Amino acid sequence: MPAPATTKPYPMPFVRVELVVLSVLEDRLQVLLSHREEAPYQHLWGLPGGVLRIDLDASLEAAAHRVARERLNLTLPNLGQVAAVGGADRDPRAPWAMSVVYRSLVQPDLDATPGKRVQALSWRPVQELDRAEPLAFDHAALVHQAVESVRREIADMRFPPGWVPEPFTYSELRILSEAILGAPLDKVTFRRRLDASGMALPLEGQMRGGGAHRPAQLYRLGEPTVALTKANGDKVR
Amino acid sequence: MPAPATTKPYPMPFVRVELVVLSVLEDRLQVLLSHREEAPYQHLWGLPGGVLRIDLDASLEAAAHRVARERLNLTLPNLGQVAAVGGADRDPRAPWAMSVVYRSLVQPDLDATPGKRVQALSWRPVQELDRAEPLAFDHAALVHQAVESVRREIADMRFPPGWVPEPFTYSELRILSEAILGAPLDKVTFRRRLDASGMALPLEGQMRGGGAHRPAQLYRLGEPTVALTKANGDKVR
DNA sequence: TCAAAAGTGTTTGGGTTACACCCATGG
DNA sequence: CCATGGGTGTAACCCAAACACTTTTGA
Repeated sequence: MPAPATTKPYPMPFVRVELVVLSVLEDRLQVLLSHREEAPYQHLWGLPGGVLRIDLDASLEAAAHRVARERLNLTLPNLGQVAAVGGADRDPRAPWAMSVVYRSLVQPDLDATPGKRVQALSWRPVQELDRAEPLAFDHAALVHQAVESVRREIADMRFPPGWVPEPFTYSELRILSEAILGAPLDKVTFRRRLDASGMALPLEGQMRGGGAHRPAQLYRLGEPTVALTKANGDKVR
Repeated sequence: MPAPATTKPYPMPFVRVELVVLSVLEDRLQVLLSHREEAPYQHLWGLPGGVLRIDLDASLEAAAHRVARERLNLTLPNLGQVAAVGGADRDPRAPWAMSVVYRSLVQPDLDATPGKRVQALSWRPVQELDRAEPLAFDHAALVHQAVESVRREIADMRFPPGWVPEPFTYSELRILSEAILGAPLDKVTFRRRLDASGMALPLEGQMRGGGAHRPAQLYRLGEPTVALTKANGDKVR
């Protein structure tokens, strides 16, 4: 029986993983950017990322986790793939470069610190990306794609585990959602949709009284007990 | 000023493009498969695909188009990226292999003929993929992902251009949609949603009379005049 | 007592679903 | 005239949205 021929006579592209780390800070959806000290796009901001290492990474997702660990010194929750992009003129360092883009929604208190080959990290509101100086490479477009996918998720009330600081009140969760969607949500509708989903489990006897207000019930996330009826793509209309 | 260093000391993965070509034949959603004559997975069926050629392909999508041309002898309409997968044990021919998956919804009369390195092509109902013999590699999972994305599209009434044979009647379009979704659709609701969208433009005076029935109005696709109100993810609820 | 946020009841409106019914045609 | 699929009218129903209102707390 002939051994499986390793037919790989073709040059392979330069493959990277880029991270779109999103969080709500100061009531706005922001993205974590890394300052570029070297060419290309020197002195601009871009997404943290790194080269795929086939000797270290068991899978694409594992590569994303490794890059997060190396560059940001942390483990990202709810990592999800956004897309893969690639072309001949994406990166002047290689004749042909592709990037697999992952995104993560994190809590605002996430403690990202500059790791290997990273000098500075900074949060930047996604709404301001189009203004001011551009991002390196095609990273602005990648951020937009990631934001779109996150907005769909939140609009459908599929809250990524590890994102919501638990326990939480309905108002806290709604305000976070509003920041991500960039639009106000109806207080009553939000409450009733969340109630109907069965995803929020009340913590008996536990309330949060912040100021001169009526204290609010605290909740933690559970599994949805009923299928969401709308906008989740599951139900056939 | 130092020239941008081509820092690529790392071995790169084996990168392929796989095609999930879907169509409705015999009232069922089917996928176009290619018979494997060689190892690995010899004698099994798998997705048509090919190696990314950085000397030939300007982008990932261009690579998908080239592969379609070479393997299937045709130009695929409404090509869309599904996902990228990759890992160390995906393909015995290489130590680390990744695939970028594209999908296309085509008309049933599509004339795909076996091209380079393809011996036989065959349509297979997606519902039967789990039964009978398995597909090569992780291709069954890739088909499922592609089907999911197509179902979302059709459920939201975003009909890919070039998919619907024009002109068409509402019933024809509904029956195609039902085959893709794998579930019956309400006749009246389908008509009214399509009316409301303004996407279907009536062809004045043109009807189709098939049998002993009242002839049906013929339509062609246009641009949606009003934003779809539900399930399209655009509107914030 | 007042302000402010939490939480509930009710109504309205838009879209889906279901059902009844008419229309047009060939057999 | 009858079976069959095309197409319309009407009512029920579900859910989001808007509004009013009560509750609970600290100042």
